[in-house]
Amino acid sequence: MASLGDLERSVMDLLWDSAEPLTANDLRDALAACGTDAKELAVTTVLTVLARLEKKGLVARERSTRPHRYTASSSREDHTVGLLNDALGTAQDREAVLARFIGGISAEEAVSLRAILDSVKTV
Amino acid sequence: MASLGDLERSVMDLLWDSAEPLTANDLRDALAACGTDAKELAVTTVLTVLARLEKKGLVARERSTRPHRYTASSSREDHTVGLLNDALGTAQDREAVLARFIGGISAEEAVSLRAILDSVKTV
DNA sequence: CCGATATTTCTACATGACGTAAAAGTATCG
DNA sequence: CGATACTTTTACGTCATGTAGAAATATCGG
Repeated sequence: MASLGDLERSVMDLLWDSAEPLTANDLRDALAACGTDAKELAVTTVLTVLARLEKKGLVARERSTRPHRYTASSSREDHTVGLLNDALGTAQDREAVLARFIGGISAEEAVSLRAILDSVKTV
Repeated sequence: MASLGDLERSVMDLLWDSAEPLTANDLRDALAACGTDAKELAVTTVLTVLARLEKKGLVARERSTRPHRYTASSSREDHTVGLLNDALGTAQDREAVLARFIGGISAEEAVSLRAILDSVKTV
């Protein structure tokens, strides 16, 4: 899978958080506003990044409307799960890794994890 | 954390699988042998990669012995756990991700996961 | 239908990571 | 001490990414 650069990441975050599709200008404005970055990017820069994200299959674009509108093609969670599986894919003994991973999570999360496992089992 | 290139990855795999520290020559030979690569790398190439891995904190080198000897500074599992946490770190709602992730693992793994969780809880 | 304006595509460049290795420097052994 | 082994330095090509100007294209008001 493709890991994201900083700007790509910011754009994806905005797209993931938006219910509506966004235009390049929307994104440029949002990028300027968010964080303490305050750096006004050129729209072409945003468009370049969007094109790359589209090529990576992470965003879909509506070419029908004139200012093209972009949406994330999968949810943030799905993307993160993909990353998790990528990381795990390189491991031979998944169980050892999972054991160590779970050893490091908080007690609360352990509880909810257990709940999740229960529901999976029921199915 | 630092993700690894292909050669870096191969070198780490060899170091992780070796009980003994390895020299650059050991690694070059092992790389030539392993897989269907069959490409004889220059020792300097291996040394460069080792230096980079050392800078990344992934390998430690014994400078006392004359052919320096290299070891992985952490286990493969720890490294993978690090990757998992990196991936999860970018997620706001860890639980949603974990839920979806667990939904995708095999039934067997779900069972062993449950066992792991139990042992964690006991502690 | 035309020109001004908005939008997109093309092209370009800098930087950094990575694979790759020759050249040069340094230690070691006989 | 000289040959040999090993390490460090330097270097180059490629690819991903941030960044954006130039050029092409569409759209809107008149």
